Amino acid sequence: MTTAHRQFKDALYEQFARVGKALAAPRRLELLDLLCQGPRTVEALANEASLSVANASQHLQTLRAARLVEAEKKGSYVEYRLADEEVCRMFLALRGLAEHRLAEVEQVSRAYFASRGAMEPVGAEELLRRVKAGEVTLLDVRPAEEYRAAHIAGALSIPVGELKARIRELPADRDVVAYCRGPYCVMAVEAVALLRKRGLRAHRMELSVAEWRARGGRIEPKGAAR
Amino acid sequence: MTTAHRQFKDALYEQFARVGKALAAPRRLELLDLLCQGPRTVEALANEASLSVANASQHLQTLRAARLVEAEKKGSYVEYRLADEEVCRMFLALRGLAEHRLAEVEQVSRAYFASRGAMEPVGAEELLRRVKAGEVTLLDVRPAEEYRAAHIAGALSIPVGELKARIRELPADRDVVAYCRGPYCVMAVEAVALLRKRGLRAHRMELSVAEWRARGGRIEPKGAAR
DNA sequence: CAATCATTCAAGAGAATACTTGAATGGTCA
DNA sequence: TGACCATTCAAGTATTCTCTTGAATGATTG
Repeated sequence: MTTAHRQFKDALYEQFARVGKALAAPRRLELLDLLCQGPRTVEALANEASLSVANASQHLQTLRAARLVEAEKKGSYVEYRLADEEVCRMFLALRGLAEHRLAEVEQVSRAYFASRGAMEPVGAEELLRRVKAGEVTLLDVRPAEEYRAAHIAGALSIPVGELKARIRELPADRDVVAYCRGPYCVMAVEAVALLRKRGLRAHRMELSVAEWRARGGRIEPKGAAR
Repeated sequence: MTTAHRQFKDALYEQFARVGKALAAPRRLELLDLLCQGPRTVEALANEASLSVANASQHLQTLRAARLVEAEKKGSYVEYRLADEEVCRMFLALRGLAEHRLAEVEQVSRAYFASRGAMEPVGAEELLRRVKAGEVTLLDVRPAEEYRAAHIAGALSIPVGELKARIRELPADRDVVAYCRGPYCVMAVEAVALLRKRGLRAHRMELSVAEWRARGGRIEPKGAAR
């Protein structure tokens, strides 16, 4: 009986560890992070994460074996997506724990953002209030495809690469708040730098769509699964 | 610059993966689960998890390297504890994700509990309501030490091993609800079986102290860190 | 001061993992 | 039908993990 008990526990924790193992590789975490922005093909994921296609495919299959992602054939592509929005929350929780417990995370990101001349995002709470009150123009600077998959309700879409050309679409008399994929993404940093150079009052919001949603914010389209 | 960006991402996800790697071994998850019940010495952890002391020590150091646990010298023992209650929540989230996504978890646990003659815990919501309303005697059947570290507010402590001898301490006219370390722990199952054999109306509650707390329930002592 | 005890360290065997390369699969589109 | 394309498979290598064993550490206790 005591033996049966041990076998039971071993079997149980082994199952739990399947999820843990899936989260144990940096590359897979990067893939999950990307998938939090929306579904993607293998090739797209491989490019964004600087992986060989074969390697990306392998990691994706690992994630699929742990049931964290699902694959669906779409034309001649295979589209991967998170199996569940809980997976995105788990990623955010893990990231949060790392941020909270590992001083190295802040060192690394501080060094990088400083080198890119990013200002500290001051007054995050105040910023959030103004966004929620609709006092500012909220700008989504991610690729259009990600905007289409899900974006913060009321946000305007101008991918950072097109911003220079489309800057006139922004009302000149209102402050702009730009967001992208979250605190470690530089797209909004670049966007803000550009907008300021053009004389606009611009700020960066560090939240991703998923984080916004996790805090009870509205997103569009309403049914977006993540 | 694109190279700097890649280096930044690599460094970042590598840090995140430190946490993931710590969660990737079944044994370590078992240790974390135990530590969710309260601080423990290396030897105690090794015994409970059926590990050699050296192996347990090694895993604990891995966990410590990821800053998930902390060690403190206590007399001639070393006491390990969770570094943060967030760690416990992370464990519960991971377990929840596994339960939710991996059918194997339910299969394994159903088989084991069935073999032990455990009844399905029916009416969990109703049970919870009655516990919260104080309509039942709430019984903590874990070892006294764990009760001391933290327990649900108002619970009585009778470790399952002492239950037979101390059964008279329970009011005979009220239902008893027993809990232990959570849904996969059998102590409450055994306690309920014993109590029923003695003619008491007894039920099992599947929540652990940490889960109770996570749902906004009160615990004692108030300052308990987990 | 020596003995004891809990814990950690060190080294080694075996298993699992990550990435690469090149071929195979199984669609789609001309 | 045949060429092409995205993806997966298979095999090989280098690396990293896990667990064991036996010794070392370092504090407490008689």
